Amino acid sequence: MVKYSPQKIEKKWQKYWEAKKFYVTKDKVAGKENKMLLTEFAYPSGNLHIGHWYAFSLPDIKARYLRMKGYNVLYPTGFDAFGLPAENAAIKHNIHPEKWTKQNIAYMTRQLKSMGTMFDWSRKVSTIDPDYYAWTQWMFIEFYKKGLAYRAITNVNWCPNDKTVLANEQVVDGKCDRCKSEVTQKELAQWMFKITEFKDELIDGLKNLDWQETAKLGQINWVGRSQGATIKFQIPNYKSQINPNHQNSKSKNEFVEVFTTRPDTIFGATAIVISPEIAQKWLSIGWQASSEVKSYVKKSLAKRELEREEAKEKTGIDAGIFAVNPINNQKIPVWVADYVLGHYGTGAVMFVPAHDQRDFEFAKKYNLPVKEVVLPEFGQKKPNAIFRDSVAAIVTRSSDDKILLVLNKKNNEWAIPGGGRDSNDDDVTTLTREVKEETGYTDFEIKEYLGQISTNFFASARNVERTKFQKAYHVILKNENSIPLKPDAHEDMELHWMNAQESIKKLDSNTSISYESEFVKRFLQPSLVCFSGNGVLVNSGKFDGMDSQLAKKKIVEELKSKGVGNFQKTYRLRDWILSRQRYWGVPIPMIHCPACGYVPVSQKELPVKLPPLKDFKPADDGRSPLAKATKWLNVTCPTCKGPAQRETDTMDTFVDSSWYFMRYTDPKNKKAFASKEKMKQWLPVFSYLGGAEHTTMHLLYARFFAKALHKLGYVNASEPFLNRRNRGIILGPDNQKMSKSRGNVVDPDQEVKKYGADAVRMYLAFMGPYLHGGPWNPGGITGVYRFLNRVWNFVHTYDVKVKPSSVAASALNNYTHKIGIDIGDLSFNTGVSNLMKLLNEIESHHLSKQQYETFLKLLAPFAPHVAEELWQSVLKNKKSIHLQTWPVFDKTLVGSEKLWIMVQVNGKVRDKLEVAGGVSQKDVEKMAEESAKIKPWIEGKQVRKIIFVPNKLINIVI
RNA sequence: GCUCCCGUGGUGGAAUUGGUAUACACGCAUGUCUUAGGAACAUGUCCCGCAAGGGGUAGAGGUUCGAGUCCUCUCGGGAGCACCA
Repeated sequence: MVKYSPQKIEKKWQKYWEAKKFYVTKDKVAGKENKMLLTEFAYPSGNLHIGHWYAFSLPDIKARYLRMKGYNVLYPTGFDAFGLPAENAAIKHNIHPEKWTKQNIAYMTRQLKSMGTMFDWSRKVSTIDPDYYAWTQWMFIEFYKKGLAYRAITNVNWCPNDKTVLANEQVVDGKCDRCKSEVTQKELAQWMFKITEFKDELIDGLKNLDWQETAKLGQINWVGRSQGATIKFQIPNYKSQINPNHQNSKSKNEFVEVFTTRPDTIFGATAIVISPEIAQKWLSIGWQASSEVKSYVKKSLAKRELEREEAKEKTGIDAGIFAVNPINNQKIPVWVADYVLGHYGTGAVMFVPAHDQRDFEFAKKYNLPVKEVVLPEFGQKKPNAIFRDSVAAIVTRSSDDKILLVLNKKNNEWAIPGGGRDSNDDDVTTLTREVKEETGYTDFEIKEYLGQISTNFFASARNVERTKFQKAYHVILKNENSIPLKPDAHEDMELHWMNAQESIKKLDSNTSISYESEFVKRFLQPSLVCFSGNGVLVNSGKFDGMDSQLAKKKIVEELKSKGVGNFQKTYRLRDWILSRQRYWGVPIPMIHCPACGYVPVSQKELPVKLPPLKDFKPADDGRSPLAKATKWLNVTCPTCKGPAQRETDTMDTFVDSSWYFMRYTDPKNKKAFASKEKMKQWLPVFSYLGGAEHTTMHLLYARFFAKALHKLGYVNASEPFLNRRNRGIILGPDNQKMSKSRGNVVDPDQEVKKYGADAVRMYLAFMGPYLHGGPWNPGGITGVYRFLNRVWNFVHTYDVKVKPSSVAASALNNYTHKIGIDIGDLSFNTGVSNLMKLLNEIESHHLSKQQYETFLKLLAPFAPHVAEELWQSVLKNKKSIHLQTWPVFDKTLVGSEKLWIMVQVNGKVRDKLEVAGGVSQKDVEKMAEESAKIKPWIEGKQVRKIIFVPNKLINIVI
């Protein structure tokens, strides 16, 4: 027998498969359903790393499996070849980006082929191919014609190192996604895609997709839809104060408009806060603000350009003007503050410190009034409840900071001191009286206000349902001087000092619940005094007693009837800035004419080819390198035929990758980016496997493209990816991210040299769940290498004369089922372990030819080379194993097998019984009762209940 | 700070979705064979106990005949968002 040496067989079969064109996928095969299994195409960085193997060779297992299951499977690949690294490498090594990129593509193609995947190379797509980017440009012009691409001056993210604009999605923690340098802000005219056109569809379309929740959530958060209202606050004397030149007094500019998600808190608005951007706008139309205000605005805008500091201390200044709250006509001051953002909502907010954390902090800092209008509500409100208004105290003593609780010995209930208000007494009077009465202490000081809550409960002493509004204060005991308690009312009361945690436990242990632990929590964490949840309204005129949800609606309706408010949704998502001031990208196919403005290149003249440039380095002035290609630059205007110039910016590479999967369906088409017919055959993509880092960029952009092209009538699917899974990341042996500087990089080529591609694929499959990833264990691969050796030796025991083994027949049948499910679920790790279990069970038996064949078919998706070798050279088959169908699982074989039934007594396993499948409860009961191991447990005891799970267990409860 | 996910042997990880916890591997130990190799094979490998048995899935409680799995809290780790009104 020859020794298993993968190096000798793998190249041979790769060549064989390529020569026989096994993996060239037809668009249509009679009787077979099409499925496109998609993985994110690679950036040609120059070298394949282990992550590429994980990304491509594991989905290949599923692609091969589906193929064997009878589907017409397209498993395509290509290269996402434009982009910055090529330029940077080119500058570093003094080589042209195009040459560098093409060399890498050639090298990586060879590496990719060494994986033994069923990639259909005949459909390879490369974004730098003019036949490809002609269509990228064509789409841009289509979008431009329909208003989905436009040019605008905006504040952009500028990377000073890469010298180009970045999309919001490409800025991470204020740093460039690629080079990690600090991103600055710049005003520039840029080309944009109107992705906000689809803001609702981008959220709502997710509903019916089979994606991981985390990926859906990432998209939802990114679009950031919030439901709320816009409300106009009138500014009296607007004309004289803000805009002296303003003629039309009825204009909406007499107002400052705010956006809020909490219109129910409008009675609690104690100011209006506008962003520095709005203030700047007002100044530009004639607002005569104080010099302090002017300098504040200037300073905070400058600060924004320098990007957010680490110190996020909120600052602001009183603007010196007033606005009128439309709900109650109250005059409130207007402030300017940097924590209000110019680009979100209306750029102004109503200031409700009692119910917004940020406003609360700001109010504390600048000592602004806090007005509570929504109380948290505990317990269920009863219609017949009797109302009670009360005040309570968290009493502490300075000696040890312990808290005073009162124990009612009659009913064993704990409380903090306090009680009901008499007629018109104020908080201080009530609190002073109650604390004295209940504790006897006389010298104390009322400190901080801890807020008010509403509680609903049954007062058993009085036998009534009660709704209690309760205000609490922190009270510090100065000394322990006390007077005797009134014997009649308080003889059952006992005072206890304890720490805060203990007191929370005691208060929560009450049976008739009082919810007073809430005040202890607020005392411990003062930020909780600001209640930002929903609750019951107070101090809100006719809306008092309403719950927040209803009040939101009613209040906006009221404002709407006055013409000063409306329901409104606001989004975090902003349009996609696609201009890049770099060389190595797709030229934006526009011509700028001094007379006609921007005019698109005729779609017949596409592609606008990237001009060959020797000096492609970016300039500091923000002008794209393409401006240096003078011959290319100067053209005649398509409209007026006058002299004009081409747009010199190139497109963000995310544009290229937003539609590559459509091109796979029809990669050679010269008349369209893909024919409708072929897209219909393959789209939407059956399953898309890729990296988690693309959740908020690539996936969002690709969905935008699909939706836009669908809207324009070119694509059948408005959602491109039905199923999406983010795979995990392979870490170094030290459980850290692989990096050259750490020296923990695993080189796949080296591993292939040692163990072969089959072992590398199989080990990656075996090491853990595909969606988790994990550390590469150098010893781990020897496990699957040993397994493949055993498989090799096992199949070599084949002898024509041997009859089928019954043990193997049953095992093969079972594992056919299990392994199929594993692959379908991307549970490659259990798939491999099931193959190992199967071999453990059948290894010592001799099998018939057909049984060996079945075994190899189960192995084929995981280890395509060794399976093919054994299939053809040992079992002497002429037709490739990769043209075979998956073994058929025979259900009827399963039920008749012997199996173990667990016998439990009171849920504890005491014995197990070997029985035939499908055995009845009665029989099992009898066997269990007769069992010597069970008898001692149940003897002389009353059996209360028997639980029987067919073919699994019986539980005798005594 | 908010949201989501995750804590199982020395290690990677299984557990048919509420029904034998630690499958399958790695590693380790002992042994066999062998002209030392990055072998192969056999046996063992959660803890206490001679055993019967008991304990055990980060910790504490709960629901259930039965909990790694469901619920509540605490601790620890990771990811995303982060002045988004």
